[in-house]
Amino acid sequence: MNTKGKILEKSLELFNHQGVHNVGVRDIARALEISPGNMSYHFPKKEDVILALMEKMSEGNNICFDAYALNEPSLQSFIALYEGLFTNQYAYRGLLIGNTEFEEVLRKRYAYTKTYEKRVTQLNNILIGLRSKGVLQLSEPDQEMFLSFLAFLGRSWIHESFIYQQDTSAKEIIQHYIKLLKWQLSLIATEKGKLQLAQLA
Amino acid sequence: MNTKGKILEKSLELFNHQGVHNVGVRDIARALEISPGNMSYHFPKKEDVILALMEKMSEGNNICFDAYALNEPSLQSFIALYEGLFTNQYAYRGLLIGNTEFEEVLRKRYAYTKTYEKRVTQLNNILIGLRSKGVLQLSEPDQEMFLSFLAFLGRSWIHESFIYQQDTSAKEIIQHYIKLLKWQLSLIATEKGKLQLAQLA
DNA sequence: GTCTATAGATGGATAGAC
DNA sequence: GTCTATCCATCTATAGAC
Repeated sequence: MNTKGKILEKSLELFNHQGVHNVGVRDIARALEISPGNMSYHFPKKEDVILALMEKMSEGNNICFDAYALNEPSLQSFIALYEGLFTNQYAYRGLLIGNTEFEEVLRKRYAYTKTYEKRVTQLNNILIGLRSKGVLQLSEPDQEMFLSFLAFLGRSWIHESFIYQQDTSAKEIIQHYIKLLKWQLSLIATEKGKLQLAQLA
Repeated sequence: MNTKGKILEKSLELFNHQGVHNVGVRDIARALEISPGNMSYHFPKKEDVILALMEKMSEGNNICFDAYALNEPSLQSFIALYEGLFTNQYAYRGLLIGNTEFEEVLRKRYAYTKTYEKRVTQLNNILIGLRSKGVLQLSEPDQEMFLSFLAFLGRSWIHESFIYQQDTSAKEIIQHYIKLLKWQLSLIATEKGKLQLAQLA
């Protein structure tokens, strides 16, 4: 792997374990046994590292959505989608947590709002698909509320897990939120949908 | 007001508007037209300011729970409880957002886990009360899941609102999450409970 | 209690040699 | 591309006068 790739890999590792604000350019350089100056050659600013990682995460999310689109809509594949998304987000958890420091930068240089709107649209279409398959029963306003819930869950679970479940394994953490999602689905599932959920357990 | 009180007040104001990590001891001193040295006299470390504010917030939450306990359990007063809690949390939003920097300190000096466990117990009792009033229909596992949802909502809504709804007014933000909570309640309410919810709108 | 002045540490970023 | 050396800004915290 080239130096640029190594920097990204090691940075993420350190960010995840110590938090973005506790990891300086020096720390990354030391961990890779390269010089701080060399870091700056590849990434002139620290925010450039963060930005590159954010984009990698976003690509990972894209892959999950693309994989979902290949199957027939079902609650099983919907849950699988979220397991994929959560696993990917967890891999970048360091960025998603202590990012208030770089929030302004991200707002300027990373298409925050645009990405978010894209995701909401994707999710909305997915819900329409699930309804047309007869596994979810949602009125229009219900669908809007469920979308709010999904948006909230997708953005915030990593925060909660970080603060309140630090000693729990990744797998357990992810399963906790998957369980919450399944429960939510069970409240709005049709009989056919409930059958699909039962097959998951 | 004494200097100590003024420092707390102004600190919170600045934290809320600029984020904890963007507000230095100097900034607070300048805003109050006192010296940085004087700041250190009242609060030897920056974390002492944060800790004092966290405790004030916690007291505010206590007041909300105490007020709830005075009434007969109902979904109306449950919603009122959450409106109170959200309003209080919003007033301290700066602390609840960019706190990864002081997270370790808080973990040591502020009874994070203890406070959290206390809240969960309180909420659990509240749910039992609502069930006994016949407004919620929840099996045991359902109650556990709903408790997970409430815990998640209570801790994470402020994060989401900060990142994704920066240009929205406090009132609108709070109402968004109250709406989400109402919808959740409607999914698990009895007929009697649904009547109570209908009276709210 | 409040001030001024400054210590002391850290971290991002650059200059210039190799 | 990579290094060493260093600049410069920033921030917390302290010392000591008033």
